[in-house]
Amino acid sequence: MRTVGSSREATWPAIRKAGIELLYRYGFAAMNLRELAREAGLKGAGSLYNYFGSKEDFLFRIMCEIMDEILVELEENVGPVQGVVERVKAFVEFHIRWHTNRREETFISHMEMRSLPAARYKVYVGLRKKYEAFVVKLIVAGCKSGDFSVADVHVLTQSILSMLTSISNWYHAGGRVSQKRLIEIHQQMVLAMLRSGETHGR
Amino acid sequence: MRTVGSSREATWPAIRKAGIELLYRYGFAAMNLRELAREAGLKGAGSLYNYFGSKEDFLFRIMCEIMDEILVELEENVGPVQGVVERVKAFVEFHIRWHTNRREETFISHMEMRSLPAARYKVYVGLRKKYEAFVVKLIVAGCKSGDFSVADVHVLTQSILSMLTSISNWYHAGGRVSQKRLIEIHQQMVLAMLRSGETHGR
Amino acid sequence: MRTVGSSREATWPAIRKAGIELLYRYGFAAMNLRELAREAGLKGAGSLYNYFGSKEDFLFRIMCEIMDEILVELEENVGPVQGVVERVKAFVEFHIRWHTNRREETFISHMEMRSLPAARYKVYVGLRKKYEAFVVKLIVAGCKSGDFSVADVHVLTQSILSMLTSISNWYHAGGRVSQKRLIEIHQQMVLAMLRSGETHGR
Amino acid sequence: MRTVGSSREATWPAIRKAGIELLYRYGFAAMNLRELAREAGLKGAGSLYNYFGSKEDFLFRIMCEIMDEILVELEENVGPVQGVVERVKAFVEFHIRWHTNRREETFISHMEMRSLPAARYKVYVGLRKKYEAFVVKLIVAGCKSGDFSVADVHVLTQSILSMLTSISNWYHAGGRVSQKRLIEIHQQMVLAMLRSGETHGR
DNA sequence: TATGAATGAGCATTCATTCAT
DNA sequence: AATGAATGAATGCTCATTCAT
Repeated sequence: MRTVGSSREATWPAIRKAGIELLYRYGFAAMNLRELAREAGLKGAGSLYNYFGSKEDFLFRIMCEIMDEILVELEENVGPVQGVVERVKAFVEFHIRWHTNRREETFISHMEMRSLPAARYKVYVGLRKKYEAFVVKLIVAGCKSGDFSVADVHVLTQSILSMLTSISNWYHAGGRVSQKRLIEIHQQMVLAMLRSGETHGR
Repeated sequence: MRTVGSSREATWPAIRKAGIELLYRYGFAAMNLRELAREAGLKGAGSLYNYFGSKEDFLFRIMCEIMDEILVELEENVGPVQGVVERVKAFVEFHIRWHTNRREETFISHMEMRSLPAARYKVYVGLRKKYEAFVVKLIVAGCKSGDFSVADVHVLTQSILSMLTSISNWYHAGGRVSQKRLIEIHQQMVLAMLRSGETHGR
Repeated sequence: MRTVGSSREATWPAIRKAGIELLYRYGFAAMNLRELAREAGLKGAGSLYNYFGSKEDFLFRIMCEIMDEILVELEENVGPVQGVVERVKAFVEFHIRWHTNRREETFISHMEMRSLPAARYKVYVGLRKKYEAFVVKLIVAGCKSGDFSVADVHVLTQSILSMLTSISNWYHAGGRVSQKRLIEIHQQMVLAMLRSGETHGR
Repeated sequence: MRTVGSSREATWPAIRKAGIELLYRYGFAAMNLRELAREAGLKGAGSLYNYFGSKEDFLFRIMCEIMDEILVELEENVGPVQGVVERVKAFVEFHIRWHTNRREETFISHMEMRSLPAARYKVYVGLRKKYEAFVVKLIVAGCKSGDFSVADVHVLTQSILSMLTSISNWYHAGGRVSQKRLIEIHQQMVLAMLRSGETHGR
């Protein structure tokens, strides 16, 4: 019996929270449902099956929820900003903030794609593509307006996203460099990259 | 019985090859030694234990061998090049070539660090640091010579390495962009990043 | 699925019973948990792990339970008897009865001490010492009262216990000698031994 | 390659010595041939098969050799002694000496009977019976000569042998009681037991 | 909904045994 | 004879999943 009132509504969030931590710590294949149940405050793994149909369903649910969230927040944070350079800067800031603040989700989102069976893999990749499309559009707009000049939009998109996302692998809050400074550096670097297509770039 | 004569010397390379593929495909936790044995041409998983002491030893051996190789090749390919800009370009070319040609090893090298127990993790990180140190030195030299100007050497190092390494996640040989072109684009981008520290960068 | 209602409470006793038989028949190292499960009415060895954490835990639990039982029964059967000679006779009877009626437990208790890891070995030896201490006290009391005369109390204790315990190795119910007669013979012999310290003993 | 010249003749004794130690330490089921080979100075377990056909053959060979030896030594040590009481005392001395000096062999001889398959069990029990028969004859002779008076010859034989053999379980050289004293005590006790059949025994 | 036991499949690892060298 | 690799069958143990309560 859990604390009265908390039972129903609080269980899934607890599972989700514990699940993200375990996925981060061990990976999907190496995590196990007994530990998940325990960390979520449940006594037996059996109870988990009230919330998902299988371990794989659990993973898919977690991963989709993460992507849904980031897409919503992307729109909220960068959508309203005006001016292509300002939008890029806003995007860099948003992306770095989200991925360094939520290292675990970031890691899972990339790492566990391989654990998804084919059909779900496609669904999930579709969600990711939406995110990338946002960046592509940004760069294209900048090129049209003459603000940017790039060798290849898609290559740039991938490279910039990789670079920014990977920050969460090595950046630790409280380190030598502040998050604010980190963002500034990368805003500058990304803008440099987006102007690296001009011939005088060498 | 295997082909006569091939037995002894050929077994470990066969295991290594099969192992890298399985680690890439399933991840360490999800791969299994029966399949490894089968793919290496052995009839039973027991035979594997002539080549390593445990599944974990196997992983460590594979990962170290990969790092050893890349360190040797780095020196061979970039060591002799003169001039800081030329060295950077040589490095970018080498790094992209190695990582896109050996996607599986690249993936494993990053992903399975988490599967290493603490002590071995440290050893392995030591090897990686050697590689990073090469890049740090390169950037520092460029800054001293006045060729480069960067906001923060270590941030740049991480970001450049992440970006270049991540190429192997999305680049496929035979795609729209040739490997040669890919290298050119990134040489240009990296040089732009390495000059993004100057105030006029904005 | 087992007979309804019998499941929970009946499983450990079933495991215990089957376990004692298998330990007796094969020894700890040679027995295996699949057979234990089967003989206990379970379909898979995995179920056993609801009752102990490892094969070794299983052994320790069984051995301790046996010692606990014999200590309780010793007190019940011999504790109330008055008079040192009568107490010795009661002890001989109790010891022979218990060890011949429960050959399997007797065998295990001695044989598998070696299978216990150091820490548990110590705990277990502690339990056995309690039993021996009972006999030592008996002999000492008899010596004080003048009923007995022995060369060395501890040597006698060991030798008598060995002799009486070993009966279970060769005595079979329904053999030439009845249990009753066996007890009489040994009561007489033990008393002879306990008086063998007098000089006229030769 | 072993020391020149020692190869052939020395290998079996080395295996035998190591084997007895391992059988004592782990028991037949728990010992393993790789360790046996190593302790015998061989590099691989395969070599052992030049000396026996299977692990079970190995056990049987060891056990039979032990029994053969003790039978020969029994005859050597007790055979020539004259007088029934002197013969009993000689036997007690011989038995205690052999069994305490060779604890490992003693333990194996009893413990591993269970590891012998039916046919070999019978052969082995036959060897043991020879030893027991020697004691039975001794007691019978003593009863006929009027030196002894026992309730049941076979019960006495078993009990005396158990008692004397078990000494090796608790006696340690260099302990409180010397081997010499131990022998004296038991000579006295055994003689007391062999006279415990008289009615005045109570 | 939650619990605890049971199921069944799978896995790393061990080991006796075989055999080419 | 000895070696080292290979084989194949166990074995202890884990774990996702099911289900009666």
